[in-house]
Amino acid sequence: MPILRIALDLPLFTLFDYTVADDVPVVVGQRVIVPFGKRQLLGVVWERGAESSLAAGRIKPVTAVLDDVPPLPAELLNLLRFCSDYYHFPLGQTVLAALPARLRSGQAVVQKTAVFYGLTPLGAGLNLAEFPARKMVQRRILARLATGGAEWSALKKLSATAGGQLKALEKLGYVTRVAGCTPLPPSPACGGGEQNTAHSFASAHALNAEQQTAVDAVLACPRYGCFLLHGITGSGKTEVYMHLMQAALRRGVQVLLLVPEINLTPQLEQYFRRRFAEVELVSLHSGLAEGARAQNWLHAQSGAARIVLGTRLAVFAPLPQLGLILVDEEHDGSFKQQDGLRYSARDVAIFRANWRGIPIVLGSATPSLESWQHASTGRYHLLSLTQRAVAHARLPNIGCIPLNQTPLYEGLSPLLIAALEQRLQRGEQSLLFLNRRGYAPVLMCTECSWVSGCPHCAGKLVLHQKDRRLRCHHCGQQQRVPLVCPSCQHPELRPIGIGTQRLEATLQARFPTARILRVDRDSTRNQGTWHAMRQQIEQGEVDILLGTQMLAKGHDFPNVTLVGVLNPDGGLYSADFRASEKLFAQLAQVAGRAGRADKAGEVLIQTAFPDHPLFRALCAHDYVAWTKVLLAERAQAGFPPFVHQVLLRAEGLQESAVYEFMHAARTAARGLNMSVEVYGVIPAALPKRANHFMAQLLVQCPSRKPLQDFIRAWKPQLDTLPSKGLRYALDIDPLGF
DNA sequence: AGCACGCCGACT
DNA sequence: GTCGGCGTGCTC
Repeated sequence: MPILRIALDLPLFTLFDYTVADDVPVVVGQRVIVPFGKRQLLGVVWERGAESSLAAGRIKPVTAVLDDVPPLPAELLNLLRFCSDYYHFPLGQTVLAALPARLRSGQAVVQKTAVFYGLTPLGAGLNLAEFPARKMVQRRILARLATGGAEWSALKKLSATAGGQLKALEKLGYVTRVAGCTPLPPSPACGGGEQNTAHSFASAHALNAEQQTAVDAVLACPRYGCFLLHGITGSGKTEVYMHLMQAALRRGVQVLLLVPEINLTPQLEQYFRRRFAEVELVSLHSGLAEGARAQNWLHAQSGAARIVLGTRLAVFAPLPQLGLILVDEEHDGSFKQQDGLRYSARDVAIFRANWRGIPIVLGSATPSLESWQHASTGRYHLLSLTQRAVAHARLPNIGCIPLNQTPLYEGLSPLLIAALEQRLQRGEQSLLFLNRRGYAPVLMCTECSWVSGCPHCAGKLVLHQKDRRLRCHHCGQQQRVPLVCPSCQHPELRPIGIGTQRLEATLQARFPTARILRVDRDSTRNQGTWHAMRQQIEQGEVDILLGTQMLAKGHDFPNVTLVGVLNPDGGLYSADFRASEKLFAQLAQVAGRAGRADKAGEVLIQTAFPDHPLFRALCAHDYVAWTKVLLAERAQAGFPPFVHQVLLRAEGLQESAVYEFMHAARTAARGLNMSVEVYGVIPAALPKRANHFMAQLLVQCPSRKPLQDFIRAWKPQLDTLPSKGLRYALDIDPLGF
């Protein structure tokens, strides 16, 4: 009887052997149900063999072989094995984590095929202007289909009665069902201008010379190649993606587009859908309902979906005809998973492209230092977009307002207040960026030194004035604001520092007639609120917008002509060596929100360090100068990208147990006497969170290979150390500290 | 991870 | 005398 080696969702690095009857057709990559102890588990067939090293009597037969969906393709299994090895995470857990939850449960999955509609020649010949005006829904459907084929799910959104009306149009012979996965006819080599065929993907915009050069460079690459597309905000990176995607679709290959957080940018999906209306596009992200996620995943696997747009988890989508990968905002930290399989979707994508022999494009206005370094050593190909592609758009004027020279009014400098006033008079919008939600970050007694510390964390309780509560942003702990100091009973407690709520109140008091909107996690808690707010902003119903980084990511507010940045200095001299890199990217991004329409934008940054190289570079729009500063710093300190790192993290209820474990781990690491640098055990950035103490230990090495060898020797030792009451994990290429 | 077995404290 | 604490150990 054949032996199947199964990957199971267990924290173990071993595969488990099972027998299967000779006549049961089962292949590698197929899902199976197997008995495991008392339970029945779902696993994935990893290998098929004739014998096992185990005594025959101990091997159980598989319970069931699932064939509701096709087996996982070899390429995906290979990618998962790489991830398991590289991130030192159990294979079975890696494999199962990559599947949509539906496929992880034994419940059968029914695969639905997308139903596509398109115009018949008769329908295409219709003159919509002459179409009866009263048949609103039919008109809308026809207008939509005139821009290309569309999926039923998209059409039904046009109206509640779209179903019936579509049937009516079908009966009239104007509309017909079309196959969803029509491969596009190959077109003659690009470069000779756009063709206006039936498949010309509506509205292909003309490219400027730089964009064209970038597109040509990628198209000229027939094998693996990693391209770093560095383009300032508004330089038209998206347009480059569009052209590359178009060319890829013409070649009949699938495209994977990874974005940081799709939930924050739903309009991006609409944009791509509209532009590539002829082909099936699916999205993959955690915001999807499980059913939809599984369906989209299966459409990717079947090849029906030609474009997959998704967040980091989409890097594990099965894509049999994958021919191009795009990673937008490649510097963004959300590509790194921070628990479980701690992978970097950007890095996994690069590995995948390499393995598959296809080009990959990493796009950013502020590339990560790692990618930039690779581009300068020639490992990646640098493609630069230096001009604003959008007609008559100008770069914003960025300037610093030095603090400690002028008195502040509740955190606002007179200059910033004057600038706000001016926009109000001109009827233009302003945006204030303050990366701190709540009213004040801490409450303090004016008499003794009591501050509102969280009883469960190392952090402070944040004052939320509206509901008169103190909240911990780390563990969720909340309590009423005390009336007197809990320590000395003094009645005066003072809010220290400024959060978005306080800023909102200040602005309201200072500009009583202005329409002010606060955007942060608290104000957008309810489903759809953020969407409604965006519409308010777009329709000019808001004068002053203020909020946290939610405002910085991906949204364009064309009428904003002033961006004020309130408290950025924390990122300048942080314990995390990547904080200033992140700050620059963040500020460049908010700055890009200003003046994207034909109005010039102004960015004012309130800082106590106006001469800091970060601000100098930012004001000069000089990312390259900034990277030089950073690279010099990192080289000097011996930090990435000049070394590779692994971080051991441990946490537990008992502080002493955590540190004993970590010190033992450190001793073991030193004892291995390998050519890696082992640092000391230090508390995590937040040393205590929800009553758990957290510590970490950094190990680094200039090259990957010795570091991986070290981990392979170290990991088994860690597993033998006493670790009762604590959890630990290895983080390869860690981001946050 | 579960879920066993396995030895020591307070209960009908 | 038993119920149950969670400390090791195994699961193909």
